[in-house]
Amino acid sequence: MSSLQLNLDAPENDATLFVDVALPIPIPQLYTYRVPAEFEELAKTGIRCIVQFGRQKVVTGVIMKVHHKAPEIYTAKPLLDIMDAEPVLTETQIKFMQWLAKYYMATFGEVLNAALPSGLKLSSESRIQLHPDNDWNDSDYPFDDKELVLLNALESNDSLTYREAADALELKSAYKYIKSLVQKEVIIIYEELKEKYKPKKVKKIRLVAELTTNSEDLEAVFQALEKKPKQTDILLKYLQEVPVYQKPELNEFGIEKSVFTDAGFSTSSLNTLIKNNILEAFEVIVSRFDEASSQTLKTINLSERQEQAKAEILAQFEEKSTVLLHGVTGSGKTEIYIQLIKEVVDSGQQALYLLPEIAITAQIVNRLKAVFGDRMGVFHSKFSDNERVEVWQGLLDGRFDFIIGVRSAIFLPFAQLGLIVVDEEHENSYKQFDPAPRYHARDAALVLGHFHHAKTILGSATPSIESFTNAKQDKYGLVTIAERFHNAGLPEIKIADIAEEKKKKKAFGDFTSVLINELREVLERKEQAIIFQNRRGYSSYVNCDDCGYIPTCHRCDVSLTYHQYKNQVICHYCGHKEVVPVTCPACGSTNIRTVGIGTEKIEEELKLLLPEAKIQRMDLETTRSKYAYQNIIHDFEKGEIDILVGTQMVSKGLDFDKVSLVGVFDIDRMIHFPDFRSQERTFQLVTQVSGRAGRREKKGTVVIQTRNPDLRILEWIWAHDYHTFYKAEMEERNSYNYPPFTRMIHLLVRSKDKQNTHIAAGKLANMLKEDIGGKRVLGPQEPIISKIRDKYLMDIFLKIEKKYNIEFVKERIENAKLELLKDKELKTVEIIPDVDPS
DNA sequence: AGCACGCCGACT
DNA sequence: GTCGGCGTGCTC
Repeated sequence: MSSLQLNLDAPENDATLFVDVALPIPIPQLYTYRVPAEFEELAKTGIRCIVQFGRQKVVTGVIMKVHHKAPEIYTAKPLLDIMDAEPVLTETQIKFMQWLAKYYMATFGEVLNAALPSGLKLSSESRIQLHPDNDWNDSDYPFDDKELVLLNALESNDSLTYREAADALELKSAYKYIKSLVQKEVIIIYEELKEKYKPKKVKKIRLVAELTTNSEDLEAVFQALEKKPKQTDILLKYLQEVPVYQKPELNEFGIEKSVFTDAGFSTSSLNTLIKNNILEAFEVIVSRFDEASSQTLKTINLSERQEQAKAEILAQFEEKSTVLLHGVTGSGKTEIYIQLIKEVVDSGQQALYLLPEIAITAQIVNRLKAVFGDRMGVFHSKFSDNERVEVWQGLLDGRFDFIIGVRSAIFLPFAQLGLIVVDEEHENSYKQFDPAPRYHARDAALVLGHFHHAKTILGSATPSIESFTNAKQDKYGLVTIAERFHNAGLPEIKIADIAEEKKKKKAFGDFTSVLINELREVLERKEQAIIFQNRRGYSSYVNCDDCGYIPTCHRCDVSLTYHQYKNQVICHYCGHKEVVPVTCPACGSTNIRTVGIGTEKIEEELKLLLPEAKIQRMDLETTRSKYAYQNIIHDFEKGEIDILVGTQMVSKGLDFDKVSLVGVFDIDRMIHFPDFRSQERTFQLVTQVSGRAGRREKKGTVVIQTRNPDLRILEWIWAHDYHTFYKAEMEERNSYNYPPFTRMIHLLVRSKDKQNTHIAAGKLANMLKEDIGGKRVLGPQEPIISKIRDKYLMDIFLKIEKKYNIEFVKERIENAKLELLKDKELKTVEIIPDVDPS
């Protein structure tokens, strides 16, 4: 930090260089720092630098602009260091991130935070240590007990963090004493910088170079080791692995140390050989990803229909930059993508293949790996941060030209994208909810494609209403594949009325006789079934049979969800957990019952109904660990599971030849979810799970359990009729002014004080009504869940016609936020905009 | 977002 | 009186 003092005093003149730096912090502006002379050559846009921000913090920022304009109202601090020789952010990337921040009403810092893997961010932690020049034992100042405890703790530890200091004192905060000791000049505070990314290193062993040049020296070594059999064995093992006599040049690469340890050689004899200058140890940095390198790569052959679809896509690309590929489940879209991606990559451009998180399975990754080998990078949230940094750097180095990844992969540093594929484009997991930036990766990918002059394919069996509309309006090209691969027929769908069956006492608990009979047949035929229930936990809640009491969360406006495996009720919003009460806290009754059905309960009921079946549950709970998901899939594939019970997870990207039945539970709850997209979602989800039934020549069966068998949507699902569904849905959307006829912006108003939340929401809505017209502003209204984590919520929805200036609306929202800030009472109320909510 | 500073209630 | 609560302002 001493150089910091020097630099601060250095004079500024016209030639002094400044940089505007973006920090991964949700503040809107850039900050200007002075570039010390030694860094002038290195300061470039897109390069990371270390700066001091505030009195203590040291953070990584990214240089956005280099200039000579000295700030007028303050003296710029100098930047402390430059971290990269080459930019980690490309110019296109920066432009894209700026667009994204503006469109989704987020700050650039928020986007930067979402984009950079945390391994590329540097964090600092304040630590304290004894003053290097002043010994506290000689100090003239008196110290109180707590101060003495701290000083003694520092005598035994070199340094302490603030947290450790507080723990040593058994206090919540040691700040006060730290400050006092700093004043008495017996300790100092310093910042420890942590580079989070650690390259993976492998320890290797080789012969020292001199011994490889002539064999006589090596013979002499063996002579000397005659009485040391263990060392001789190690040396022989090495020569066996690396034939130094024949090919001395191989010695340079050595072999991994683990070759010896795995073979049972002792580390101590190995170390003796190293110590005696016969072998030497060295380290190399390796990739965390398996090098598939020289393996022979597979080529994919397309069926006639696939070839035709591919040709149609290419023809559409002549005129349009985006094509919607509408292909029924099992129509072989993936092979088409692979072919197109391969052509783009072979032509020297890059490709990006986006998939929803739950669809990136080992199955699909291995399939692509077989074609692209180590040119392909995988970007997935289940990977460690180190692995993500390697994908990022691999792209910058040019090692990868094809990335398969989840939504945040749109932020990777592509040099020249030629093709983006957004598979399952209707999936709403492409939309990020929390935290900001609340972006939609499909929509953002289209803009990213535009920046790169790349082509984009949106693929789905059940396109989103928005994308299909764009295709119908000729903004996108449209390619349709109506038949399944290998001519497998579409599954037969049976609608089973659970209410009716319960009345007639035909039902088995929560199962209709229709579903149970189908399941029995599947078991007899030694095939497999999937049961889909879109709710985890055992049942939805617990309920007192006598007084109707339902345990609710004290911090959120929701009832707690019952989870049997720990006999707990859990708040799905804040994570609060409670043990299920034995007696009702309200009336003392012991008649506590569970209401509703979750995956756990289905699993349990099924085990009683079909005791001979092997049943496995797949939901968030059972797939929490890194390989759990893979293991379940593997067992299912091997036929060790007959019936798989699961949430959404079972609906995506799993292709099993032996699945001939899919059961859908509780579809009514999905249909009646209060959201303008609930019909669309139900149609998509049920179609998607249905697609799991029947492969190859076999036709599958789907049983949908419902209380309202007359609903029109069931008829469309039954008939696999996307077009009629689309038409009906469009009429609905049109009459209520919902997207795609309008664009929506959701404003969430939130604060700890209920009254202030309501007042602020009212004022905000009124201001906006004045600015953009009352008919475009809906609300404010209290959401169904009106409190989360002790904060009260209010909703305002804006519906903006397509031709109305949306940028103006955003500007008015920003302005209204500023107006509210002027009111002292309301300035703690948060206003959280969500553009294109889903 | 952190983090320092300041003002306020609950206790050794 | 002290401790720690939280509300508020600022960061080049």
